[in-house]
Amino acid sequence: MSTARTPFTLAPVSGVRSETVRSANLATILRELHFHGPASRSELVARTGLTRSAIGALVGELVKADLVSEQRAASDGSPGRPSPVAAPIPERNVTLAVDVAVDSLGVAAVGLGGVVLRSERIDRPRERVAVDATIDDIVAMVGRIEAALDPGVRVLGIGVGVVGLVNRTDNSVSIAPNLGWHDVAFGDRLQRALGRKVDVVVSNDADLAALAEVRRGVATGAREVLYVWGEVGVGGGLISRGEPITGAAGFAGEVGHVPVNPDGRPCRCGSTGCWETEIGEGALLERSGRSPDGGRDAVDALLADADAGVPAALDALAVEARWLGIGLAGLVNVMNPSMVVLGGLLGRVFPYVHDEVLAEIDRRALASARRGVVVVSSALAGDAPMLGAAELAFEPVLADPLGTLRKISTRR
Amino acid sequence: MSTARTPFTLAPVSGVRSETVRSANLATILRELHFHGPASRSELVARTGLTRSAIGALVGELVKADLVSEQRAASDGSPGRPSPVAAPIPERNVTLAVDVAVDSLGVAAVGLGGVVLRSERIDRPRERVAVDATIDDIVAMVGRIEAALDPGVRVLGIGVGVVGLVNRTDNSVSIAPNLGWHDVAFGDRLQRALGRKVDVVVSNDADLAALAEVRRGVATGAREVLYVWGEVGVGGGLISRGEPITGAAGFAGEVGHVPVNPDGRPCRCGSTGCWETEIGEGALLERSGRSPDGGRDAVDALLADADAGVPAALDALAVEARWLGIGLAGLVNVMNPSMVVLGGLLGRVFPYVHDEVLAEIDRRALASARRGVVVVSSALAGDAPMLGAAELAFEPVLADPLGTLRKISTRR
DNA sequence: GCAAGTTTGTCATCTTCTGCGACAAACGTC
DNA sequence: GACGTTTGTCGCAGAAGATGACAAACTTGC
Repeated sequence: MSTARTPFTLAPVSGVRSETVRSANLATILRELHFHGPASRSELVARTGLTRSAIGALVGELVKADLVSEQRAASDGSPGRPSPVAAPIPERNVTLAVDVAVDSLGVAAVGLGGVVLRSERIDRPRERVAVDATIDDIVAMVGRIEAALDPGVRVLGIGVGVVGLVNRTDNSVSIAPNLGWHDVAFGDRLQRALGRKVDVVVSNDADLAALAEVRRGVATGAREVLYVWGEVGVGGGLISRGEPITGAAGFAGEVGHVPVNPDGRPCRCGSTGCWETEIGEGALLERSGRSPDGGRDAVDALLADADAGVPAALDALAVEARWLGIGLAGLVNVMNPSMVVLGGLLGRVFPYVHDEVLAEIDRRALASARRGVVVVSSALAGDAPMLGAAELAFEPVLADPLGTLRKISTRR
Repeated sequence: MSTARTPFTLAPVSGVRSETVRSANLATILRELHFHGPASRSELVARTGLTRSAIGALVGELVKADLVSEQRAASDGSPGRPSPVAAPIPERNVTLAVDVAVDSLGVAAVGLGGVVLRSERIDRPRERVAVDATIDDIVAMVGRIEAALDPGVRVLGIGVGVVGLVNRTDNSVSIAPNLGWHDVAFGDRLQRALGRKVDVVVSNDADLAALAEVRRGVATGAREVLYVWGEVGVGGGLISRGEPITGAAGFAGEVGHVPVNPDGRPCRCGSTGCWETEIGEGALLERSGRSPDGGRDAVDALLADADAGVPAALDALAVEARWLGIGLAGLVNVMNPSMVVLGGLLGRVFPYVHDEVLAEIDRRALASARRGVVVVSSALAGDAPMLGAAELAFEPVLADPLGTLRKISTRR
């Protein structure tokens, strides 16, 4: 019947039925509780615009599904019948978050509402970074974490952050130079190793850190955010309209490989003059007269020198500031964010070079795009990718609570 | 049936009621007809997943609202009762599109479905670029265009594209260097001059060209698109998830001012080594030994030389290609688009340097992000911004057909 | 300690909108 | 011209939120 048409659909072509309404309203309430914490029914009425009866029925359904509990409000002194407070139940609804970093491995159980219930992080030597060893370690850690959780707990999803380029369409790792991984179907393999039917979603760790900052960090509530994370390599996450920009296959946000100095030094990606070659840990250390692979200890020493006013350290930081500003200016012109968040090494360095970075941005970014941009260091330290992974794993439940629960329970 | 998967919506805190469902379904049908052209009721049933009765009622309402007409289908030889074909009524539902370019002014009436019903473009001398003169000219052109339209026509919205930085939050032009404008409340002033209560929406012309390419040009249906438009200046439009990225205040997409050569030549924006200084018309002409402000004629001559194999022209194009590739590689790493569209001068030059540009992208973009990226020249030539402006103006009607019509008719 | 005022949960009923199924209309085929 | 197929139409059912009346639970004031 259908004459061949564009396989693409411009608008989300899908009819809406009554049950869609229910699902959307349940999702709205659960999101509200997950992101803004416990709220009384009357607060929910005010925030959603729904009526008392509708809220009553909706919250009732969430309670019945064991996602939410209702308790009498602590009297706050105002007149009128007290409104029961609805709160997410973290102990019974968790996601497992995994962070595959360069030299460590983290696993956490995060409860609905964003509470970290248990977490564990292990350093790992070079010989444990292979895919199989990583999966074995994760399985062991997950086992320990789960053993410590409440018996009635449900795992709603598993989110994984990996230092590398992740294909979001199939949860595979395309390439992770720091791990030596290449085209690994990591999501599928981990899911099989865990023996679960719960979905495993994999994403780039910088993207997840950005998500975490927007959900629960310094950028909470901001809708247009540029997150740049730098250590040895430099990555980033872009948030637009409050949601991550993934790009066609999930590779968006690789800001570390924007050419800022096309005749500069070679980058391990094969190009030359990538931003990463100018602001990465190696460049910073080298400029201060240190070995480029001195690691975290060398950075600590450098910053201590800067505190002490050692000229070599200050000079190195000044150059770092210039290149940091140059790259940020370009990205500000491209994205017009309301906030720029710097994580990792960059977040540590930024307080030392605050003025110089902003000056460089002023010099190079268009006044209109630059106006109102706030630049800050990350607030979430090293756990940001893990928190982001948990949020990613919560997403299906938040989008369609009862439908997702049904799917999980039937599949197990 | 498949509820549109909308990941990551941070609580659009608003309850959904029954009437929202009707509005959403009307919007879905109208979008379908506007973007994919006439469709039989049974086709609409198949595409939306709604039932025959629902489609019947919904289309009936659109017909009653004079947005859509129904006609007997031309018999196509298949058995069964023929399904009436619903089609948008362009003659009765139009938006006015205005394009404020550097040396010309365009106005068009675009009918529902995207048909250009009337259009007019005037060249204008330097002394007519002032704001008042521009508004006077637009008002006169709109008068002429409207006089030629059907009597029963409704103007559903007015969209304006301006060569300059436009603040989308208040429809003002922050700065338009080519016009000498600075902080002009252009939307408000034009609306007053036109004496209309219909909303006037203003946007950057490159952003609108990008929108046009995604809606009705080479990128139709693509969801992640990078559009780069270059003449004297270089601008761009970013499309993610099928929709434009505006940034915090509407200034996103200023790719022309990404620093690609920080120690390069000064840019009129005050920075140095902006991409624009390397790939703009001026740089291209200068490298070929011509005056940097030779304009379109000089570019024609340059391309003719290239056709003839003149070394100076070929060399200039090779350098242009290199810098074009460098900048695109960076943006591909940042956005991971599925398609890159080049417009204006860049669209004309690209066929000459296709291989060199792609080679430079291969050299500098990460293989993962680069894979599957198609680079093409724009298909819509000079009218792209105007088509985009029309689409922008249609948006409210497409999002809530009856509600917007009601608003328009009561305010007039 | 009790009445009044205020706020909010609950319940029955109404409204809106879509799904479902039966029937009829309009087409092609044999 | 009978038959099969496809599709519009119409009545009815089901789902979900709105409305409004009433009751419950709290504070305040005396």
